[in-house]
Amino acid sequence: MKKSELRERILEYIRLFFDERGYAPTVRDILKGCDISSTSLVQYHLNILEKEGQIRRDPEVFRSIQLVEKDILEVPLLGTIAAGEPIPVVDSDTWSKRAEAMLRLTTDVVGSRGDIYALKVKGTSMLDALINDGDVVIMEAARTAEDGEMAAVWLKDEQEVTLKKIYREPGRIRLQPANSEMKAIYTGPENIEVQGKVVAVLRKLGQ
Amino acid sequence: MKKSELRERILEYIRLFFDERGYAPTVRDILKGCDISSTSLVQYHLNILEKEGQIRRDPEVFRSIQLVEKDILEVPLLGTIAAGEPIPVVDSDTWSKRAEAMLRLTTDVVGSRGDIYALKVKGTSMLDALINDGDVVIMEAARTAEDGEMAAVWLKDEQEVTLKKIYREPGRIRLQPANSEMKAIYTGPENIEVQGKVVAVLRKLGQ
DNA sequence: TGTTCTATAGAACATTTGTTTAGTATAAGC
DNA sequence: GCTTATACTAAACAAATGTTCTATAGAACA
Repeated sequence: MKKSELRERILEYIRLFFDERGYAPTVRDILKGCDISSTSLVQYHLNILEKEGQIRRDPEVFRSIQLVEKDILEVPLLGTIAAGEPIPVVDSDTWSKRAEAMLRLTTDVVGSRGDIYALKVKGTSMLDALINDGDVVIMEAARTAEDGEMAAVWLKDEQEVTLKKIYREPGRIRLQPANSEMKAIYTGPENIEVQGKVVAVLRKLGQ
Repeated sequence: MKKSELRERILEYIRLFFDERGYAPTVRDILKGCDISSTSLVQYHLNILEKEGQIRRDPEVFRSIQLVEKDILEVPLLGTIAAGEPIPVVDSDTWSKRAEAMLRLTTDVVGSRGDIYALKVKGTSMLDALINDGDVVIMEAARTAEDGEMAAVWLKDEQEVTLKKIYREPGRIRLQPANSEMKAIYTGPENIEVQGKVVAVLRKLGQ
């Protein structure tokens, strides 16, 4: 994917045009906007941009240029999370089907990873993670977590989910609450099951 | 704004079309999509929808129909909030100028009110509001708050900001932490100054 | 009963706009 | 020096599409 000064300019122009007007520019808009003197030169570069995967177009459809950007993600709200219940199992089927609602969130909130879902917190059992009844946790599907990552951990003996930072220590696992004033919990590696990583916490107040 | 079954259908069709294809339908797309038999009937209803303020179009521009919806808001991150400092004063000048960054957030997160800004929390003084160091609070500019609303309150004597639910009681003000396990604070009405309402709390983990 | 408003149909018009074809200039590769 | 790839020009075609004009039918209204 070599860069060409003009091609970059065209891309930027499309972005600006869309931001300002809410719809895509035509070939001739780009021509004027970028001081190009031939429509076929615009086509030429648009074809390359399309091959590079930077834009998408529908043939013969006017103003159908789209920047290929994943800016808003539709995040399915898949259920609730509460101390006494494992969190819902997430597979590709559950994904769109069983969603109670779709949250539209920007990558500013969730970053740009895949397999994201949301759970509504039921009860106050997660106050030590600074998470309140009614908060929404944004999760990433995962069966493991790196040291220091905040994860939803199922404690087998206790039959409980908890949201904690996970640290592997010799012979045991340390589960550290987000609230630094609270004490860590220790348990055996065989007693835990990571059910997902916490990507973000969202609390909406009022209204 | 009377409703017409067909007009509602057209509006819904535009929404769906845009969702699926990423650009607006033409008059003739709507014609086919809504089983209408004349382009001028489509125009007729589009004109009404435009007068009603439901859509916007640029004359003679193909595929320029846009739904008038405020779906994404650009929320300025205006600074930090910490126990010992009043929160930044927000006026129309500060707004876009002094913004350290712009958060693009959906109305799913912030609702659809005006004068929204964001502050990054510094320190752990707001743990009792279940708000951690590094969290982002989304604020609505306000000098007053209704009973029960979560607000940023400046305590004059203590020279401190705190985020609490505010309740007026005879002769005093009750400031209730979000964490129901914590005790309320009481102070005189003359000792507090509401500096804004808390609209949402956002915690991003990892990455 | 005549008038006005809303909803609809059909057709024709004039642009706007994606696409194509043919060709030139320049630098790189061999 | 010949070939090839890249960057670009010019002109024209055909389709897609916004717009407009005329006309009809029923409901509401006075």
